[in-house]
Amino acid sequence: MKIATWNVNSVKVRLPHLLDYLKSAQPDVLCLQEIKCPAADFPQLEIAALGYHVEALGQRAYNGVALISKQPPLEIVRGLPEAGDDDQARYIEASFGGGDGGEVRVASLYLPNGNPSGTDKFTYKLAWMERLIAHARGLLQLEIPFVLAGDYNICPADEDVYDPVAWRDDALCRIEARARFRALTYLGLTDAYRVFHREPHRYTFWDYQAGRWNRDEGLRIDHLLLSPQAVDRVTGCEIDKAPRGKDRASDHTPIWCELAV
DNA sequence: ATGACCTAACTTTTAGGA
Repeated sequence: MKIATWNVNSVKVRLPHLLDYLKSAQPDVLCLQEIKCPAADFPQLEIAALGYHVEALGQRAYNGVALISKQPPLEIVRGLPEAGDDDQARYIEASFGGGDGGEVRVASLYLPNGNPSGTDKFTYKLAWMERLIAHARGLLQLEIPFVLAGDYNICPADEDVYDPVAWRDDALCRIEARARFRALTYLGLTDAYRVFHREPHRYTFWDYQAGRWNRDEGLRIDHLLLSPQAVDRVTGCEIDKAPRGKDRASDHTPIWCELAV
Protein backbone atom coordinates (compact mmCIF):
# COMPACT_ATOMS: atom_id res chain seq x y z
CA MET A 1 0.00 0.00 0.00
CA LYS A 2 1.50 3.27 -1.17
CA ILE A 3 0.69 6.23 1.10
CA ALA A 4 1.68 9.73 -0.02
CA THR A 5 1.28 13.22 1.44
CA TRP A 6 1.34 16.58 -0.34
CA ASN A 7 0.62 20.15 0.70
CA VAL A 8 -0.91 21.40 -2.56
CA ASN A 9 -1.36 25.09 -1.58
CA SER A 10 -4.89 25.35 -3.08
CA VAL A 11 -6.46 22.23 -4.59
CA LYS A 12 -8.26 24.30 -7.22
CA VAL A 13 -5.10 25.90 -8.60
CA ARG A 14 -3.20 22.62 -8.36
CA LEU A 15 -5.88 20.33 -9.83
CA PRO A 16 -4.00 19.63 -13.12
CA HIS A 17 -0.84 18.69 -11.20
CA LEU A 18 -2.88 16.64 -8.74
CA LEU A 19 -4.53 14.63 -11.51
CA ASP A 20 -1.13 14.08 -13.17
CA TYR A 21 0.29 12.85 -9.87
CA LEU A 22 -2.54 10.40 -9.23
CA LYS A 23 -2.15 8.98 -12.74
CA SER A 24 1.63 8.65 -12.65
CA ALA A 25 2.37 7.82 -8.99
CA GLN A 26 -0.74 5.68 -8.38
CA PRO A 27 -0.84 6.10 -4.58
CA ASP A 28 -3.37 3.97 -2.70
CA VAL A 29 -3.90 6.85 -0.28
CA LEU A 30 -2.93 10.49 -0.87
CA CYS A 31 -3.09 12.91 2.05
CA LEU A 32 -3.59 16.54 1.05
CA GLN A 33 -3.08 19.73 3.05
CA GLU A 34 -3.93 23.37 2.39
CA ILE A 35 -6.79 22.62 0.03
CA LYS A 36 -7.93 26.18 0.88
CA CYS A 37 -11.63 25.65 0.20
CA PRO A 38 -14.74 24.23 1.87
CA ALA A 39 -15.26 20.50 1.29
CA ALA A 40 -18.28 21.29 -0.90
CA ASP A 41 -15.99 23.15 -3.34
CA PHE A 42 -13.44 20.32 -3.61
CA PRO A 43 -13.06 19.24 -7.29
CA GLN A 44 -14.30 15.74 -6.54
CA LEU A 45 -15.68 14.72 -9.94
CA GLU A 46 -12.33 14.96 -11.73
CA ILE A 47 -10.71 12.78 -9.08
CA ALA A 48 -13.58 10.31 -8.98
CA ALA A 49 -13.15 9.92 -12.76
CA LEU A 50 -9.72 8.40 -12.01
CA GLY A 51 -11.34 5.87 -9.68
CA TYR A 52 -10.47 7.63 -6.42
CA HIS A 53 -12.60 8.40 -3.38
CA VAL A 54 -12.37 11.84 -1.74
CA GLU A 55 -12.98 12.72 1.89
CA ALA A 56 -12.25 16.35 2.77
CA LEU A 57 -12.36 18.60 5.81
CA GLY A 58 -12.17 22.15 4.51
CA GLN A 59 -12.85 25.78 5.32
CA ARG A 60 -12.92 29.00 3.37
CA ALA A 61 -9.57 30.41 2.15
CA TYR A 62 -7.23 28.74 4.66
CA ASN A 63 -6.04 25.30 5.79
CA GLY A 64 -8.11 22.27 4.81
CA VAL A 65 -7.10 18.59 4.61
CA ALA A 66 -8.28 15.62 2.55
CA LEU A 67 -7.84 11.90 2.00
CA ILE A 68 -7.87 10.61 -1.59
CA SER A 69 -7.97 6.81 -1.82
CA LYS A 70 -8.55 3.85 -4.11
CA GLN A 71 -10.46 2.02 -1.38
CA PRO A 72 -13.37 3.78 0.36
CA PRO A 73 -12.44 5.33 3.71
CA LEU A 74 -13.94 3.74 6.83
CA GLU A 75 -14.39 5.03 10.38
CA ILE A 76 -13.62 8.63 9.42
CA VAL A 77 -12.46 10.99 12.17
CA ARG A 78 -12.64 14.75 11.49
CA GLY A 79 -10.51 16.96 13.69
CA LEU A 80 -8.41 16.08 16.73
CA PRO A 81 -10.16 15.39 20.04
CA GLU A 82 -10.34 18.19 22.66
CA ALA A 83 -10.85 20.80 19.93
CA GLY A 84 -12.78 23.19 22.17
CA ASP A 85 -13.53 26.30 20.07
CA ASP A 86 -10.76 25.49 17.57
CA ASP A 87 -12.48 25.17 14.19
CA GLN A 88 -9.41 25.19 11.95
CA ALA A 89 -9.53 22.33 9.40
CA ARG A 90 -6.24 20.56 10.07
CA TYR A 91 -6.89 16.86 10.71
CA ILE A 92 -8.73 13.98 9.06
CA GLU A 93 -8.21 10.26 9.67
CA ALA A 94 -9.68 7.03 8.29
CA SER A 95 -9.07 3.30 7.83
CA PHE A 96 -8.29 1.71 4.48
CA GLY A 97 -8.31 -1.90 3.38
CA GLY A 98 -5.12 -3.30 1.91
CA GLY A 99 -4.97 -5.44 -1.21
CA ASP A 100 -4.98 -8.71 0.76
CA GLY A 101 -7.26 -7.84 3.63
CA GLY A 102 -4.79 -5.89 5.74
CA GLU A 103 -6.06 -2.61 7.15
CA VAL A 104 -4.14 0.60 7.73
CA ARG A 105 -5.26 3.74 9.53
CA VAL A 106 -4.07 6.96 7.86
CA ALA A 107 -4.27 10.58 9.00
CA SER A 108 -3.75 13.72 6.91
CA LEU A 109 -2.62 16.53 9.19
CA TYR A 110 -1.67 20.18 8.74
CA LEU A 111 0.20 21.32 11.81
CA PRO A 112 0.05 25.07 12.54
CA ASN A 113 2.98 27.13 11.25
CA GLY A 114 3.38 28.98 14.55
CA ASN A 115 5.17 32.10 13.32
CA PRO A 116 6.04 34.54 14.65
CA SER A 117 7.59 32.77 17.64
CA GLY A 118 6.51 34.14 20.98
CA THR A 119 2.98 35.02 19.86
CA ASP A 120 -0.38 33.33 20.34
CA LYS A 121 0.22 31.61 17.00
CA PHE A 122 3.23 29.82 18.48
CA THR A 123 1.25 28.93 21.62
CA TYR A 124 -1.49 27.51 19.38
CA LYS A 125 1.07 25.40 17.51
CA LEU A 126 2.40 23.87 20.74
CA ALA A 127 -1.10 23.27 22.10
CA TRP A 128 -2.13 21.60 18.84
CA MET A 129 0.91 19.35 19.11
CA GLU A 130 -0.03 18.36 22.64
CA ARG A 131 -3.44 17.28 21.34
CA LEU A 132 -1.77 15.31 18.54
CA ILE A 133 0.53 13.59 21.04
CA ALA A 134 -2.44 12.62 23.23
CA HIS A 135 -4.32 11.27 20.21
CA ALA A 136 -1.26 9.32 19.00
CA ARG A 137 -0.96 7.75 22.45
CA GLY A 138 -4.50 6.42 22.10
CA LEU A 139 -3.92 5.13 18.58
CA LEU A 140 -0.80 3.25 19.70
CA GLN A 141 -2.86 1.32 22.23
CA LEU A 142 -4.77 -0.21 19.31
CA GLU A 143 -1.52 -1.94 18.20
CA ILE A 144 -2.39 -1.58 14.51
CA PRO A 145 -0.43 -0.24 11.53
CA PHE A 146 -1.10 3.49 11.18
CA VAL A 147 0.52 6.46 9.46
CA LEU A 148 0.32 10.07 10.60
CA ALA A 149 1.15 11.91 7.37
CA GLY A 150 1.24 15.55 6.54
CA ASP A 151 2.78 18.98 6.74
CA TYR A 152 4.20 19.09 10.27
CA ASN A 153 5.75 22.56 9.84
CA ILE A 154 8.72 21.23 11.79
CA CYS A 155 12.30 20.63 10.70
CA PRO A 156 13.25 17.77 13.06
CA ALA A 157 16.99 18.60 13.00
CA ASP A 158 19.41 21.20 11.65
CA GLU A 159 20.33 18.82 8.82
CA ASP A 160 16.75 19.25 7.54
CA VAL A 161 17.28 23.00 6.93
CA TYR A 162 19.35 24.63 4.16
CA ASP A 163 20.54 27.38 6.53
CA PRO A 164 20.01 26.30 10.15
CA VAL A 165 21.64 29.42 11.59
CA ALA A 166 19.25 31.75 9.74
CA TRP A 167 16.29 29.59 10.75
CA ARG A 168 17.21 28.82 14.37
CA ASP A 169 14.55 31.06 15.93
CA ASP A 170 11.83 30.32 13.39
CA ALA A 171 8.79 28.43 14.70
CA LEU A 172 9.64 25.55 12.32
CA CYS A 173 12.99 25.01 14.07
CA ARG A 174 12.36 26.15 17.63
CA ILE A 175 13.40 23.67 20.30
CA GLU A 176 9.88 23.66 21.79
CA ALA A 177 8.49 22.41 18.47
CA ARG A 178 11.33 19.94 17.96
CA ALA A 179 10.86 18.63 21.50
CA ARG A 180 7.23 17.82 20.79
CA PHE A 181 8.09 16.16 17.48
CA ARG A 182 10.64 14.10 19.40
CA ALA A 183 7.94 13.27 21.96
CA LEU A 184 5.95 11.64 19.15
CA THR A 185 8.95 9.47 18.31
CA TYR A 186 9.52 8.61 21.98
CA LEU A 187 5.93 7.36 22.12
CA GLY A 188 6.98 4.81 19.52
CA LEU A 189 6.42 6.51 16.17
CA THR A 190 9.11 6.43 13.46
CA ASP A 191 10.02 9.04 10.81
CA ALA A 192 9.66 6.88 7.70
CA TYR A 193 12.13 8.89 5.62
CA ARG A 194 14.96 8.33 8.09
CA VAL A 195 14.37 4.55 8.02
CA PHE A 196 15.86 4.55 4.52
CA HIS A 197 17.86 7.78 4.12
CA ARG A 198 20.63 9.20 6.29
CA GLU A 199 21.73 12.03 3.97
CA PRO A 200 21.33 15.60 5.24
CA HIS A 201 19.70 18.32 3.09
CA ARG A 202 16.79 16.36 1.67
CA TYR A 203 13.78 18.66 1.41
CA THR A 204 10.02 18.60 0.80
CA PHE A 205 9.49 22.39 0.70
CA TRP A 206 11.23 25.19 -1.19
CA ASP A 207 10.03 28.80 -0.77
CA TYR A 208 8.73 30.54 -3.89
CA GLN A 209 11.01 33.49 -3.17
CA ALA A 210 14.71 34.06 -3.74
CA GLY A 211 15.18 31.20 -6.19
CA ARG A 212 15.12 28.64 -3.39
CA TRP A 213 14.01 25.81 -5.68
CA ASN A 214 16.73 26.44 -8.27
CA ARG A 215 19.37 26.59 -5.53
CA ASP A 216 17.92 23.52 -3.74
CA GLU A 217 17.59 25.56 -0.55
CA GLY A 218 14.63 24.00 1.24
CA LEU A 219 13.21 22.47 4.37
CA ARG A 220 12.15 18.92 5.30
CA ILE A 221 8.81 19.59 7.00
CA ASP A 222 6.46 17.01 5.46
CA HIS A 223 6.65 13.70 7.28
CA LEU A 224 5.15 10.22 7.53
CA LEU A 225 5.22 8.97 11.12
CA LEU A 226 4.70 5.21 11.41
CA SER A 227 3.34 3.08 14.23
CA PRO A 228 5.51 0.06 15.17
CA GLN A 229 3.16 -2.24 13.24
CA ALA A 230 3.58 0.01 10.18
CA VAL A 231 7.39 0.15 10.52
CA ASP A 232 7.37 -3.67 10.47
CA ARG A 233 5.80 -3.49 7.00
CA VAL A 234 7.48 -0.44 5.43
CA THR A 235 9.54 -1.23 2.33
CA GLY A 236 10.48 2.25 1.11
CA CYS A 237 10.06 6.01 1.48
CA GLU A 238 10.92 8.62 -1.14
CA ILE A 239 10.47 12.31 -1.92
CA ASP A 240 8.97 12.95 -5.38
CA LYS A 241 10.71 16.12 -6.50
CA ALA A 242 9.19 16.29 -9.99
CA PRO A 243 5.92 18.10 -9.09
CA ARG A 244 7.86 20.98 -7.48
CA GLY A 245 9.67 21.63 -10.77
CA LYS A 246 6.51 22.20 -12.81
CA ASP A 247 5.03 25.55 -13.81
CA ARG A 248 2.51 26.83 -11.27
CA ALA A 249 3.80 24.33 -8.70
CA SER A 250 2.97 24.11 -5.03
CA ASP A 251 5.87 25.15 -2.79
CA HIS A 252 5.75 21.60 -1.32
CA THR A 253 6.39 18.31 -3.12
CA PRO A 254 4.95 14.85 -2.33
CA ILE A 255 6.63 12.30 -0.05
CA TRP A 256 5.43 8.69 0.11
CA CYS A 257 6.04 5.38 1.83
CA GLU A 258 5.17 1.84 0.77
CA LEU A 259 3.78 -0.69 3.24
CA ALA A 260 3.68 -4.42 2.54
CA VAL A 261 -0.02 -4.75 3.33
C1' DA B 1 21.92 44.68 -6.48
C1' DT B 2 20.04 43.28 0.17
C1' DG B 3 15.96 42.46 -4.71
C1' DA B 4 13.36 38.17 -5.69
C1' DC B 5 6.51 34.65 -4.46
C1' DC B 6 1.90 32.78 -4.32
C1' DT B 7 -3.07 32.37 -2.91
C1' DA B 8 -7.77 33.89 -1.47
C1' DA B 9 -10.80 37.47 -0.65
C1' DC B 10 -16.52 41.71 1.07
C1' DT B 11 -9.69 42.34 -4.30
C1' DT B 12 -7.08 47.11 -6.77
C1' DT B 13 -4.61 46.02 -0.92
C1' DT B 14 -4.06 42.80 2.84
C1' DA B 15 -3.28 38.61 5.55
C1' DG B 16 -1.12 34.35 5.80
C1' DG B 17 2.11 31.34 4.52
C1' DA B 18 7.18 29.15 5.85
